[in-house]
Amino acid sequence: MAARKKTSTQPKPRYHHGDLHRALIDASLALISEEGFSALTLREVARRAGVTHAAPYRHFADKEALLAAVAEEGFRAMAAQMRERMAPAGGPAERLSASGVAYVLFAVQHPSHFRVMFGPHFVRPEEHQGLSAEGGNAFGLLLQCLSEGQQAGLFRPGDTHALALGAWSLVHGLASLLVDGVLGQMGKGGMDAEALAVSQSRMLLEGLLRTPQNG
Amino acid sequence: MAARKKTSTQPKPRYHHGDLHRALIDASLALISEEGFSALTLREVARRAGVTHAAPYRHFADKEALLAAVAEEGFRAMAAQMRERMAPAGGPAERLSASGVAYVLFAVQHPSHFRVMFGPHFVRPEEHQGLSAEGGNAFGLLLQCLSEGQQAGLFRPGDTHALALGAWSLVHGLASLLVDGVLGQMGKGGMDAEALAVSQSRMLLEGLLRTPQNG
DNA sequence: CCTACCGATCGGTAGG
DNA sequence: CCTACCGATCGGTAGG
Repeated sequence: MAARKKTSTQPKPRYHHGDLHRALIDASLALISEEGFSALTLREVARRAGVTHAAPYRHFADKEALLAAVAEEGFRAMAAQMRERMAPAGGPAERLSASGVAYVLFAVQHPSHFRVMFGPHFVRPEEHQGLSAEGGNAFGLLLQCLSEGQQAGLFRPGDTHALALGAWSLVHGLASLLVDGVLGQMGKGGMDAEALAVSQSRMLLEGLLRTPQNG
Repeated sequence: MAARKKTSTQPKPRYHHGDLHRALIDASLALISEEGFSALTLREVARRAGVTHAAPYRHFADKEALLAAVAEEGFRAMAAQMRERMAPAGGPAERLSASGVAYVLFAVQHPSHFRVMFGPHFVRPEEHQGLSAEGGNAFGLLLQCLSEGQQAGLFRPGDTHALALGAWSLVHGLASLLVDGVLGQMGKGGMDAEALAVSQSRMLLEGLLRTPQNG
């Protein structure tokens, strides 16, 4: 009955990878988006990458190190997307709006990255060097833009960091609500997310109160 | 050697509870805040409540049902805190600010509740009736306040839901950044959180652009 | 609400 | 990068 067992071996594709490091990150992202964060285990990541569960330890000390790599990549990509979108914009107000739209769009287009970047996954975030560095870069884009606007007399004077926190809070809140599905199916995939982000950026600039310029 | 084993039994306090339901919710919150979300298992919750791991199933169908109860309670408490803080406030602008401050303070004072309320824990959020209902109540407070302000000619005209989304995004973003520790130790425990929320509410009302009333 | 049990999975390591 | 193994934990259920 079991005579032919060894004979009918199916090769079971094992990747003696070119780049297992990369494959593990990709597998993590796919796993999170398909089965949620709680399904993320090193063993399942290894399975998806086509290696044994001991292999990932050659590349990452533990799960946290893997997540840190994902988060760092996320911050880098987000900052790039912000720069790209800010470049063609005219004045500080347009640049600010562009940065916010880029932030929200990145989140809805890369929800797994976004969750890893801002979830409470790291015991000591400061220990993952690249992480804080890349995060600081993105925040720096915002700061610079606001500072320019203040110097031009376009934005209100005062503590630039306070303005930055406001702008960040707004786009981060919108992004979070969208990514976590709190707004229902609104903006899934980014169809409406851009319109929402544009309209909210305008509100941040002009304020909620009725003024001469506000209708 | 093992002769006295049975004799030295320590009673091991078992609660034949008055209210195990309540105790399980409290144990969940304590567990999340002490060891993080990934430590939340039904077995550990039962352990902390002093019962066997089979007991919780008498009160909750599964982990998701337990989380839904926590989230529902959170929305109810948050709405209550908003109402309380809005009541003594004067006009719509003050009431809006008060609601935002209450939102942020609730989050930093009850981070475990906040995480359960907005985390991606529910496969079908709409199946947990009380959840959407309580969430809707809180959002209703915001909507009503904005609507009153528009009718009084104080807030800019237009889609009230769009204004509400902006206000919500701002406070939700600030709350999330604080709760997830992204801002460092700033506002831990709520010392500075109130000041931040007040200042950001003002920015939302008056806008970022320089105008006659802005400095 | 408890005891006793099931199959399954996990993180991690030894040793090659 | 793999095989083989460790102790530990989990969700869930039967049966009382």
